[in-house]
Amino acid sequence: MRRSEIRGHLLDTALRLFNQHGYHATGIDLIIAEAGVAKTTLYRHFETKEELILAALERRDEEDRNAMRAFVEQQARDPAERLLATFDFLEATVRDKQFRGCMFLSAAGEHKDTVDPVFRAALMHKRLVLAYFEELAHAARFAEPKRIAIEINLLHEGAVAVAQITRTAEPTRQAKRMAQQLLAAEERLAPPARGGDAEQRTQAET
Amino acid sequence: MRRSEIRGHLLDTALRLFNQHGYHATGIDLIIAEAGVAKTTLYRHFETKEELILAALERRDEEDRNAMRAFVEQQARDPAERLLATFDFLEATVRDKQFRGCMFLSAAGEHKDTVDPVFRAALMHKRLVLAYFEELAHAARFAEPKRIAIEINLLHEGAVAVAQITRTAEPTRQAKRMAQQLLAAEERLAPPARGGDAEQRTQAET
DNA sequence: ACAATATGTAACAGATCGGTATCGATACTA
DNA sequence: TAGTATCGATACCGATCTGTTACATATTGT
Repeated sequence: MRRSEIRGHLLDTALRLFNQHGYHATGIDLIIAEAGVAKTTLYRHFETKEELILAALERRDEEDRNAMRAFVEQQARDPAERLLATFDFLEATVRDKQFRGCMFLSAAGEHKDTVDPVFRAALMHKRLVLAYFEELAHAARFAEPKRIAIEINLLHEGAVAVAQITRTAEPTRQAKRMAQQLLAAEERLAPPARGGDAEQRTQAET
Repeated sequence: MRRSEIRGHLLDTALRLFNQHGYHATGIDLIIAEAGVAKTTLYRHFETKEELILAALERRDEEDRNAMRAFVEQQARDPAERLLATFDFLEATVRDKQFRGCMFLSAAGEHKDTVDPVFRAALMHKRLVLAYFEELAHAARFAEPKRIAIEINLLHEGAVAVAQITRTAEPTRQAKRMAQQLLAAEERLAPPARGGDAEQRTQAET
């Protein structure tokens, strides 16, 4: 294996094991065994286990949000429809056989102290996801994009939490229906003056 | 300390520490030190740590559901209002300074294998809570009590998950507002024929 | 009061934890 | 091709993990 690939391979392996067994239950020895790497090598890339966890979460944070953006933007053009499409993305991730719950919520659950760097990494991820929802809600011209984003986020967290226990994808569809119903009753600002690009105006019936 | 109280005291201590640090991160030595009890004593009451966890979750399950029932039934008489009052109970638990997330979701997050007894204990708790919601939804004469219960449950899980990260009680109020809005649009069956006891009929306008 | 039972103390066991040191082999670079 | 940095393998470290053993002491039911 080329030197430049080792770090990424270690992160991928660690992420898989953290997802499968949790953070405390996954020992360094297991990670290096699964990665096929010597312990010295791991500790040349990461000073401590905590640093490995943080790097892994950082990687996962970017992967997740990029994947959601890509999925959602390819799924719909209208921002309001994109807000709903985030639930389809959620359904896809939950359907994965390897799904065992949100890695960030689990990380926060195993590092409950709010000053713990792992907790803060999880918090940061959730903030960024919320910011994306708010960006979509703003683009969809909802009168209160912040509140809409918080509501969508709450439905996401609920769906994932229930899915973690039931191990079915149904909660994500349920959450989408609830989001549809809630958004349909929401006030929207007037569409902007017709600009240069012809923007599709598929507005939800109220 | 009297012999008959030791088991309960151990469970309380273990629950407090599990909530504070998590399950894997809480060692037996810490539990016995905090409980002021010898290690031999603990192992005469519980054969393994897993058995201690299971007994602790069982205790907490009953405590939680009894507390919710008591709170909700004292808070409102109308079943529909009681469904909403469950969010007030949630808010009270989240406001507790010791709140660090749902112990059952955390337990499932640290024991992700669906055949793990700890996971199954968490699953059982969630099923019983859902059954209570369904009981209330049925009493409130909603046309689809099962679906209503699932929706309420999803809002609960979302609120607790967000509260675990943000460490604020706001998500529980948000979830209650969402529940109010969703329930207001729901079909209700006709009230039953006037029976013996005068039942209050505070029906939500549709 | 007596006998049975449960307790505290403390040492111990074997395994595993995160992390380090040594060293020979291998790969990249000048 | 010589030098340098990283690799894998392995042994090791002290700490901590769950769980056990032995024995003296306290509490309990009869």
